[in-house]
Amino acid sequence: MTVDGRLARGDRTRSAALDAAVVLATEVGLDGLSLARLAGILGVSKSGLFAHWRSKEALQLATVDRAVEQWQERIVEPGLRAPAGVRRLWALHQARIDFYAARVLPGGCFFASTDFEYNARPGPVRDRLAEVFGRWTAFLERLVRETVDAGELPAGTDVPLLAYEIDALGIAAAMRSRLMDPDAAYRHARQSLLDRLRALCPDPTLLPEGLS
Amino acid sequence: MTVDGRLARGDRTRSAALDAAVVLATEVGLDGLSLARLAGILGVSKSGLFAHWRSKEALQLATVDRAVEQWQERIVEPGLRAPAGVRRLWALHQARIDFYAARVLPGGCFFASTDFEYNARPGPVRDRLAEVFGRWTAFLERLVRETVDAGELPAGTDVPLLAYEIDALGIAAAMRSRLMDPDAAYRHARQSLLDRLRALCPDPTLLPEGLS
DNA sequence: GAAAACTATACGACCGGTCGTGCTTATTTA
DNA sequence: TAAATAAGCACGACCGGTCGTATAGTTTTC
Repeated sequence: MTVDGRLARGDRTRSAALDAAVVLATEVGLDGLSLARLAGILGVSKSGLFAHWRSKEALQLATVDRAVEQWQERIVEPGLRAPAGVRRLWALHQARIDFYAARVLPGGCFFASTDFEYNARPGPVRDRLAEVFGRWTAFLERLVRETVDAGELPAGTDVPLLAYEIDALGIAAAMRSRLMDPDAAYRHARQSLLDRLRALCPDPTLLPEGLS
Repeated sequence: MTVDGRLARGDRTRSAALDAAVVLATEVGLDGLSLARLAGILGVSKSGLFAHWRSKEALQLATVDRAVEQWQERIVEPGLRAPAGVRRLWALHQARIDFYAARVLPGGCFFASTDFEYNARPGPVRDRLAEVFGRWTAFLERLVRETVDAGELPAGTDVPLLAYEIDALGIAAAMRSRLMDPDAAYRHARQSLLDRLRALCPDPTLLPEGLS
């Protein structure tokens, strides 16, 4: 975190500041993120933050990138450890819900919150978010397509549509888990995709039997 | 609206102010909603707004209520005009997507934006949003249950789960329609529910043939 | 003319951002 | 090796601006 009360040189402490920024931004929004408050949390002066990121916007962009890294570590990589195909799709969805359930971020999901926040605000931050979101959906579609090509899903499957459905279930889980019963939200998000995949997948042994 | 002329004039201003507040809040968030900016848009003084709602929080709550009225008019009522059952579920979903597609609100969906915004902020505004959201999901579940009871969906249907899926498709459509290709988002949201309902509904004549 | 609706003005708090200063550290110099 | 110097970093103080809010005064309406 800080060294001798200073923000300190080196990428390590810098990324610690970004970790805190991700948490704070998920809570109060990327725009509501106050440099003064972030500095207070880190035990560092506001000017110190300005020394590293010359503007608030630069800090916001860096925060988005850090959130992408976390998403990569906690969701994409665990998903990719599963064998390709429906099991990988399922593992990815599972990892995403597990990440929400772990309550690493107080507001649920960094990207869901900020994407909605910047829906109608043109600018560099929105562009970055849109790019990240585009990469995410492209990734999802690629996984679905690979699954179809591997014969684990019917050949006529509408790939973008299924990718859309998978993402929609995740988004809804992030929202409902904070506003209503979290366990029900996670259970529904899981069960819904499981039903969908089981209905499509010709090989029933590739997916778990059922959920409690 | 009262019979009294003086109050009538006040109510008009009041209602127009809330309409503008809904638009503005969808754009910049319920928290980012500034009294000064709202006053500027309406061509009135900031103190005038403050005279009507004695605090910003009161204005925020009134804005939420106004957004609920709009939702009722534009989505719930059109949905209820369809005959009960799967056709009503479909009409409701359709009306929701049409509302998004009409771009009445610049940021997509008032409730999706604000719900995420207040995910991690306890207080009266969050409580109101949670209550509204609870009523909405209860309404959805009631429609689904009625459909099951009417025999248009299988008796064993998981009612909360299907309601969750319907709402998830709408939420995702609201988000994607701003960050990515809107038409694709709407098409996916429609097609997905159509597929789902057709797979469940034993009577194929109750739903449209297909979508372009 | 009284009451209601509206406005002008001001206040303190906080915002993002800048600036000059002192401290820490690394490099140079003798 | 020790002193001197140069450079980089973090700090407190401060700037103009905007926020929500309060109060006093003005216009409108009956």
